[in-house]
Amino acid sequence: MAVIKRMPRYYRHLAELLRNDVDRISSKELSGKIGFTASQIRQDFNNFGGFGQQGYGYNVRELFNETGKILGLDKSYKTVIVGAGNIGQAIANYTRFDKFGFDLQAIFDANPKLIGLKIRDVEIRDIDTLDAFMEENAVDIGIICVPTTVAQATVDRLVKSGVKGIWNFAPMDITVPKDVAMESVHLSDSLLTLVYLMNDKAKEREKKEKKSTSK
Amino acid sequence: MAVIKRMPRYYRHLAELLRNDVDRISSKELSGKIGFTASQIRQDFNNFGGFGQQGYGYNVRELFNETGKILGLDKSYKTVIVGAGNIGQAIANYTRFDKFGFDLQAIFDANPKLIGLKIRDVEIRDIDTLDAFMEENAVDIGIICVPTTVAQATVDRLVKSGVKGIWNFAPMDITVPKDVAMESVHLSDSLLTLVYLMNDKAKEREKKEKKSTSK
DNA sequence: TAGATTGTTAATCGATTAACAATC
DNA sequence: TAGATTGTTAATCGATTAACAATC
Repeated sequence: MAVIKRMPRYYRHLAELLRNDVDRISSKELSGKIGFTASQIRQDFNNFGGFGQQGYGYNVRELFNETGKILGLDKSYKTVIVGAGNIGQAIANYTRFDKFGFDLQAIFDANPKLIGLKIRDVEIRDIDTLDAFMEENAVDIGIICVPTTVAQATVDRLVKSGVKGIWNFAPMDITVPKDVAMESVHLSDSLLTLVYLMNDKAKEREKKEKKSTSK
Repeated sequence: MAVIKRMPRYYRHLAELLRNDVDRISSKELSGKIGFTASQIRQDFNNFGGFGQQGYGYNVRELFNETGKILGLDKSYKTVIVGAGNIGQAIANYTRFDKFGFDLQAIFDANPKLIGLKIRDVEIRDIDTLDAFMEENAVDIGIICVPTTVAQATVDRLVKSGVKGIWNFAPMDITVPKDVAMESVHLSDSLLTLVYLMNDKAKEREKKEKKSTSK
């Protein structure tokens, strides 16, 4: 699990190397760029098969492609967003995901003012039509942008409709059957972590100042 | 670090217990609710001092307050958002953070169409006025919602202005001086992780099916 | 006092790093 | 062949879990 959390970061950096026309890289060079140790980089990629060559390093394009395959980016995925509030709209507008092969099929909301509107050619539909829509369309991923109170119920509905992945933005811990994948983006958890780190660093600063004053 | 990543989750669950008028809880009960082992829960809180009582458990309100203090939520924080695109707007509209004590002072953007508009009473200002604004206002946290190309430069500007925390939404690895705290929300990394997990589970399913067919 | 549950130490597990032989 | 760098094994480190004495 620790390994796979690093894969998207490899993918990002390899994409950048590719854009810069770098065509080979050693684990040591990559380490300097990405911040993981060279040893860890070699270890990581070896989990999935040896993509390097002794005395040479790694071919950037090959490593990029393999990393994409490992992540599952050789396929495309149909998605729906449930909840067209702040976050739902932001995700719907975010074009970056299209390039990865994510294909937004529909957006659902309960608010009559939003129903019928389009975000980048994708219609916002009545939440009541969700189950019917899911029956007719093979959707892979459900993106949960609804309020906390209805988040679990929405997930249950989507799972029942055959979705195989849940991307959750509701600030709560969601439960899914064990054959369904789930990833949460807990914005407030991230912000609270930041604040903790800020205070931690502030304490360190104070300590240092005390030391230098007492000397 | 592993511990502090769990603190926001404790905080969230304790807040919920409080809302439900639960006033005491044992590590074992909390374990059932939150998913960490009872042993880990006791270990975690003991890092910050013993908040429990043998034979009784933990007082929910006390534990909630202490967790808040540990996270630094006994103070309030002035923030600015730089970049009023999809994500910037979504964060600006998100009221949840206000309650934690985060106080949005201003939003900055380069787009003349956006400058002058208000999101929840907070004005979108010209990015050119950023440095001047920062000089006059003691801002604690900078929220980076600008395009990747200008993300690092924006961070550098904010850090120079005395910001002590960076909350980064740009899909790249940002560098800050070591006395500044940084937390990134990498949306695409999260989505790629989800896809990996989906494929992993699909493989497991296939294996099982093969097994049951061959039997 | 007896029962419950913490705080804390020790044991285990997993992940990271170091080392080096294999080999391009 | 010599130099470079991987793949892989072994050593280290840190985090989690188990166990239990302390104590409310």
